[in-house]
Amino acid sequence: MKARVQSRRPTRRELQAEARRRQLIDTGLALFSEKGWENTTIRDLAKSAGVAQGLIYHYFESKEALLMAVVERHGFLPEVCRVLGPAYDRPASEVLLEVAQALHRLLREKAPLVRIFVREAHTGRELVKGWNELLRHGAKHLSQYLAARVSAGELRPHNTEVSARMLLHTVAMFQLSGAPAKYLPELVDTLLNGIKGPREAKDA
Amino acid sequence: MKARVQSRRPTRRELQAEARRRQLIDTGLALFSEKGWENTTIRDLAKSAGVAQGLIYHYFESKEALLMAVVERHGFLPEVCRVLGPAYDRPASEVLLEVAQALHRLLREKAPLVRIFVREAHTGRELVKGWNELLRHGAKHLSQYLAARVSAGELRPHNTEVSARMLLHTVAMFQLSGAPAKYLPELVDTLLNGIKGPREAKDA
Amino acid sequence: MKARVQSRRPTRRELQAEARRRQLIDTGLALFSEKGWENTTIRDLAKSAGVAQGLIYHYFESKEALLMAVVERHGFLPEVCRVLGPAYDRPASEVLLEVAQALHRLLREKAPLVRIFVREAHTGRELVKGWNELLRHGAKHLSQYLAARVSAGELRPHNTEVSARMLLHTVAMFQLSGAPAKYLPELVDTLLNGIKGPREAKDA
Amino acid sequence: MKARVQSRRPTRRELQAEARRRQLIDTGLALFSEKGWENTTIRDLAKSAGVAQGLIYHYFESKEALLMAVVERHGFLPEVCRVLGPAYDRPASEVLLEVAQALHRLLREKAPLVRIFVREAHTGRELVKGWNELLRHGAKHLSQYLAARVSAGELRPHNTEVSARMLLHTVAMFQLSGAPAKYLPELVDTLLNGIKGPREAKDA
DNA sequence: GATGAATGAGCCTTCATTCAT
DNA sequence: AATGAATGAAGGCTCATTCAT
Repeated sequence: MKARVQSRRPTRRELQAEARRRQLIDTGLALFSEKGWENTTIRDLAKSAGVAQGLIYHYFESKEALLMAVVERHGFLPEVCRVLGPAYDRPASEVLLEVAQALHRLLREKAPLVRIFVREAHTGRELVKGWNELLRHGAKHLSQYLAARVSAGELRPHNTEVSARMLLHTVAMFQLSGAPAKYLPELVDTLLNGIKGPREAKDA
Repeated sequence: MKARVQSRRPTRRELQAEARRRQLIDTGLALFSEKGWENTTIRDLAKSAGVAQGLIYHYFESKEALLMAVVERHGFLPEVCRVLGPAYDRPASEVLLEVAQALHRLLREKAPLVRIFVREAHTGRELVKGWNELLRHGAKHLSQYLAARVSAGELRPHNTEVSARMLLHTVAMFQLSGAPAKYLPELVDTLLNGIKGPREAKDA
Repeated sequence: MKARVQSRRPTRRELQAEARRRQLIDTGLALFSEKGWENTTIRDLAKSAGVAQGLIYHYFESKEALLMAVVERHGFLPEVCRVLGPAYDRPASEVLLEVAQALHRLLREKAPLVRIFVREAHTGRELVKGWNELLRHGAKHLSQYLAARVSAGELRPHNTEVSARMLLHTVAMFQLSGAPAKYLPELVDTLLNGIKGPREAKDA
Repeated sequence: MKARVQSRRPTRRELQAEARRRQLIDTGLALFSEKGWENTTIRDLAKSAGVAQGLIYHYFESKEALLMAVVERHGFLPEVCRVLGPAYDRPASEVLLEVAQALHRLLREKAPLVRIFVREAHTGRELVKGWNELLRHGAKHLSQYLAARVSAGELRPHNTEVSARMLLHTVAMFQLSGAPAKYLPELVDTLLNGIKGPREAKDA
């Protein structure tokens, strides 16, 4: 704590403590993601980390606090915003695939935390707020970008919230169901061009 | 059980037993959906049903068996198949909106069971198989219909699995996030026509 | 429960359950009195009663609820009131010794509960209210009786609250410190006659 | 320690250590008196004293040892003896009120330690011996003084142990129940003169 | 068919104490 | 002298499940 406020060089013990803290958080991430938070016992955590049960309470106030610490350290809302907040003057035909692929990759990298979020999404725990925030931000950012491209004349006028959700939800479900990334170009193509045949498309 | 196999007239006792069984299943549906299966105790169930705890074990082997019975009775895979397996010779421009709306309505009607599925989807329990089955069947049926419409020349050739999933997942997420049905036409329209502007659409 | 509301004959099981409840309360009385409530574990109680730990929670909501049940069943406020509310027209020279002896005997009989009260008196628990009530009632009753005897001319005018407390506290402390009952007559005699020598007593 | 035995000039370090020791004892007195010994954790003590938990074990063998140290430093048996061992040749009519008032004041000043004694009096700990010692000494001293006054002819012959306890216990309970000092003269008056009316008193 | 008393394993958390630094 | 990380043994309580009635 002090070490961060005053820019004093941290002692070896402080470093060790911080390492232990990280270790416990990572153990939490692994076990929570594997078995769910509710099905992970303090015993599991302690055994898996190779420490006594009591030590966990030296670093975290409760089992729930550990969960929050896991989310805080491994959270990825900033990355989601970066991924979904693309340059507004680049064409959607380029950007959307990049967005889809970046999101797909991000979700895969953060798969353990995503699993935790999905599992705990219903518990009404504080944690859920961050998750919903994340979902709403993502949809909003992409939707605004699409609206900008409509204004720029690249895209036809339409409800961009709907199209944004089509992309996000489908990518997310692809990831959750383990579908490979190779379908992403087809997904973006379908979103851009629709599925109607050429004759009908011209008529519309 | 016997009463249904052999078409013998069921005794009054058998009728009462069947009614009890149904009552317990419905109580299970309500409580599991409200608080989650893991957070529902046998005591809760018994109290809510107005019976003794022991009686539940007279009708079901375990708490998990009750969950399976709930899923079995209130499952809706047939309905999903019916909804998603439309007449192959009707045009997608008519059918897809019907499908989207029917699915939206079905998910709303079956909301309690859906909630259970979503919550328990991760537990690796037997139950999950049914859920995945349902998802796969749904996507497959719709995908095959779309392929038929491609063959019929109504839709352009494309990966119909992807487009089928775009529809299903987006409708499902709409339902889960509480979005109203009024967006469904725009969803279908976007899927059919894409979001590109007319000039680019012609270029493509 | 029903058995008490409707005057139906209780079944054997109900009787057994009531017996078990009493047994647990008596076990609680014994252990709480011996080691104190805080130092008595659920394990102790269960082992001493020869039942599983969980059973205690079948009969009582919590360890504290068991304590309250003990107090409720073995409480003795009514008896205290009876002992300390003597016939107002009998002379103090007879009554006070009877009161002292009755109180001494009562405290000895109820020694286990008294010990519990004394130990828990400081915890600010709900329980304490009953105890204080008891003390206040006792002092008040006796004080009023003494005032009546002053009016009757038997006792000289004085602060009867003080003299009531002198009797009660001294008897109580005698009991707590294990002093035998044989000192009680001397106690009452001293209270009635004071300790001044005859000459000074006449001067006063 | 050495510093006190050998009258060598204590080093700065020794002085600091002694100060620390006193600080910890005073912290112990405050917390033990406020929340009780059993409900005070080492963590509480360390936090309240602004030191690390481990340091407490540098100065005291155990939590119980700290309690004993508190009692040792803040004990007041000598003062009690002084208060209760009055000049044997002064009349009780003067002395007893002084004794009652001095005891009342002493108990109020030492209230924190008294609270500790009262709370821990039942635990069968070593500590209790000191407490009982104190009680016995007090009663004995006062009793002997009263006996001397009997011999001197000021007081009538009676069991002076009983009258001594009447005074002590009542004063103590007055203090514990928060009664104000203004009742003390009436208490002493009642003890000296009894509560019988003049006619009966003469008859006796 | 129905009851609810009884079980026993397990959960989260607390805390006095030790010890390497 | 001082720190605080680490331990390990309980402690109160919950709950799915069994079984005698």
